[in-house]
Formats: sequence, C-alpha cells, structure tokens
Amino acid sequence: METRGGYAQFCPVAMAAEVLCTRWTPLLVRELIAGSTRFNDLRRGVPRMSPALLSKRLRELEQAGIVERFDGSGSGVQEYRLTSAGLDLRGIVEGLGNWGQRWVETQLSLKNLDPSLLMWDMRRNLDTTPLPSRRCTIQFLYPELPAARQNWWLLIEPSHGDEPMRETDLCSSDPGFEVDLYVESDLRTMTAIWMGFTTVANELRTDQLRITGQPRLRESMQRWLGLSPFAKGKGPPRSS
Amino acid sequence: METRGGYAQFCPVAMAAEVLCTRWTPLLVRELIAGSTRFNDLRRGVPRMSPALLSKRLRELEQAGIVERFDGSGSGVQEYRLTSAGLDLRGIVEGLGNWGQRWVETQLSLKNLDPSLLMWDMRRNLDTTPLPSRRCTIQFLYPELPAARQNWWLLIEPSHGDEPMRETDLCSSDPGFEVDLYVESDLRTMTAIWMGFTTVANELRTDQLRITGQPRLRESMQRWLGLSPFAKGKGPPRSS
DNA sequence: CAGTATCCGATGCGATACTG
DNA sequence: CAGTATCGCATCGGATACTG
Repeated sequence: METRGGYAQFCPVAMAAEVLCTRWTPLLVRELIAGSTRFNDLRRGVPRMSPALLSKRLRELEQAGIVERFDGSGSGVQEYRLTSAGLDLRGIVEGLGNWGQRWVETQLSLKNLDPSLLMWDMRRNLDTTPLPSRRCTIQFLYPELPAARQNWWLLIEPSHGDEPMRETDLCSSDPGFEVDLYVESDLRTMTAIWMGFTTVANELRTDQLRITGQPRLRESMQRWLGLSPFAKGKGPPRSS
Repeated sequence: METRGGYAQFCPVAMAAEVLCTRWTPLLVRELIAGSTRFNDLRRGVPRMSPALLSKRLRELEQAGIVERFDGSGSGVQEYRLTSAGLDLRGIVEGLGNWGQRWVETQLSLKNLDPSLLMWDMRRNLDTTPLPSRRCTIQFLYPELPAARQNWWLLIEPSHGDEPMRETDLCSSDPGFEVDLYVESDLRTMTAIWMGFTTVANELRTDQLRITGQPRLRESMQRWLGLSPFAKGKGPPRSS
C-alpha cells in the first residue's frame, strides 16, 4: 500500500496541491516569480533549503510543466524559467503572501529574522530612481549580529545612458568603494521597516535607526528602499 | 538540530505556506469553504485521510486561527467553522483549483476517479430550481464498479413553501423511494461531465450516458446537475 | 559555480483499534 | 457519531562531501 502518494482525487485543487504544496515549493516558486533563474540565486532566496532538495524540487517542477530548464548563454550555465503554467501561479503565491501579511501575527513574523534574506530581498526591490546616477554604495550595519553577518553593502552601479534598469549587487564583505551612506539598526527594526510595519521616519525618531552620510540619500531612503511586495496593499512581487 | 520545522523566514509567503501547505490541508480547507462543518462530513470530502490526521489538522487550523470549534446546537455535537482568516483563504483555494483545472492534463485528472467523492460533490452543487417541488429521487449507476459502489441515490426533499434551499441527501444504499430518474454511465464519463470536460448532450449522443425516467428531469439534467466549481475556466490555453 | 551522491535520523502519516 | 490512542514504517529531507 502506497504511503504518502498523491491524493488520488480528481478535484483540481488536489491536482494543484500535489505539485505545489510540498515543503519549500511555494517559496521556491516565489523566488522564481521574483525573477531568479540560476541555481545559486535561487538558493539565496531559500537559504535553509539543501541543494539536494532544491535540485529535486526543480526537477519536479520541470516535470510538472511549471519550470523549463535551458542553457543560459552558451557557457553551460543552466537557467530555470517559469513556463506559462508557472507564471500563472503568480496569483496564488501573491494570495499566500497577502494572506500571511494580513493574518499572521506581526510578532510571529519578526521571530524569524535573517539578514541575508532581508538584504537579498531588499536588493531585488530597490527603487533606484531617487538615487544619483553615479555609483552608490550603501552600507548596512546590524551591530548585534555576529561579525560575519553584521555588515552588508548594497552597490548600485552607475546608470548607463537612459537604461532605466541599474545593476545592483549585494556584498557581505567590503567591496572597497567609498561608502555614500551608512544605515545602522538592529535587524528586527530594519525588517519591520521592510515589511511595512513601521517607517524610516518613525524609527529615526526613536533612534532605533541611525543613518549617516549623504543627506540626499538619507532623505530619500524611504523611497529608494522599496518595501516588501506584501507590505500593505502593495502590488505583485516585482520581477527583476 | 530541528528537522522539518518551519521555514524560519519572515516572508509572509513562508508564514502562510507553513500552515496551509501540509498534506491534506488545502483539501480540508476546500471542504470547509464548501460548507461542511462536522467531522464526518469533512471526512466525506477527504475520504482517504485518516481520522487521526483529520483531527490533528483541525487542531492545527484552530491554533492557526483559521478554524473555530464549538458545540453545535447543544447536543455535544462539535462543529468546525472558518474564522474570518479562514474565509479569507477562499481566494487561494479557488486559485489552486482554477490553476489545476487549467494546467493539469485532463487525462491525469481522470485517472483519479472516486464515485463517493463525485457524488458528494454533486450533491453539494445541485441546482434544485429546475426540479419539481415534490420529492425527487435520482439513481446513478456505474455498472463497471464493484457492487457496493455501483448505485447511488440522490434525494431531493420536497420544497417547503418558498424556502429556496432544499434538503438533499446522498445514499449509497437503496432508500426505498420510487426512482424518478435513472442515470447510467461509466464513472469516467460522469466525472468528465461534472468537470466540464464534456456535456450531457454530448455523452447522450455517443451513448456513453443513458438516462431513463421522467422526461422533464431527463431534459433538464444539464441544469440541475451543477458543475464543478472549477469547470468555468476550463481548457489549458494552448501554447498557440 | 552548479549541481549530484550518499547517508541516516526524525517524523509524518497511514492503518487499525478503541472509547464516550 | 465523533473522535483518540497506538504502532510502525517509509519517506522526506537535512547534513555533508564530492564531481565536472
């Protein structure tokens, strides 16, 4: 007798749940929807998932017709892209996120802090329009964390001509550029801002957040720092 | 080290997936949304789920603030009702169902036939308005099935005054009333009709479906038999 | 970098039986 | 009817190491 097989129900909810509702899968799909295409980029979005399992899930999604794999630009680099069926999952993942944001205790969310995840998410949703067009380097500090996770650098490359999309990089070791802005807070505060539970202004006021550096960058932080795609009444997870 | 705990991510998708994406849970929620409130009614919607697990899931959902349990009408009968947070899951479950209907191979759906589930679902979605206001008894026959699952009776109680909602019952043993309509087909055909993959008229034409009894009931079958809630958006948008 | 191979423990969950 | 108790196994998946 098969244990733990499918649901053996013709109901479409069952068919969908069978592929989608296994461990890590919704988060992986979220990461794909958000625009990551390469193995190690995906890993950054689901840091505690083992590579073996990630690989397995990707194969499952491929087989389910949700993901397509192909060689990215020749050099043997694999890329994973959502198929139409996969893209069509966006509404469901958004639904999950919105539901979570609405109904799960804020306190509970803020029990699961993770700087790498936060920074990776922030990097993806940066709004570079308020930024000067030269290269910007913004350093984040979380003094309460162990040394290896205290410092993060967000690099926004110079804008080329009228290309609107600027390259951004996230580093956890000093890239060596002069820093334009320092942002310091505890991880919980920064995460709460990101989630839309509070604001930059608010936390500056109570000194939970300290910013030093170029006034222009400082003033516009609430704008260039995006918000989580699920922060109150916000739109879909932005892709790239 | 904890194995298989939560995701430890602050992302709301993770928070939601943690409660919702465990085995059987989406189907259980579907059943609750569909209106079942009592333990054994819920069981009929998820027949292959063990009572122990059902009980466990209900407790989990209760703890997650999705379900509320209380005494139904005094007699110690427990009822399970969705809270506001639970009702708010409707969009997600519908999303899953619509996605499944659109993207999972029809053939695959029709591999998982289950007469009790089909009949239970049909009973719930009957449209009684085309039916005469006296009691109606409709018998379904699936000749290819083992004896115990061949025969099903749908009882639609007489309508009282202008009460629009009529009591309906599903029996798998002869209730003894005179039968107004016999419907005979293989289970696959009936399921396909229910899912919106084909129509009553179509299957009558090819003799996959045989109906005998009162002409009025026979003619209106496509109407009084509802359709699966997911039948609307059917058909994968072919990769045209 | 992009994964695969192997190992193995915990546990999810299926089956069955039992209680008020 | 409405569940709870118990058992046991398979499998899920975490950790680690290894390969092209």
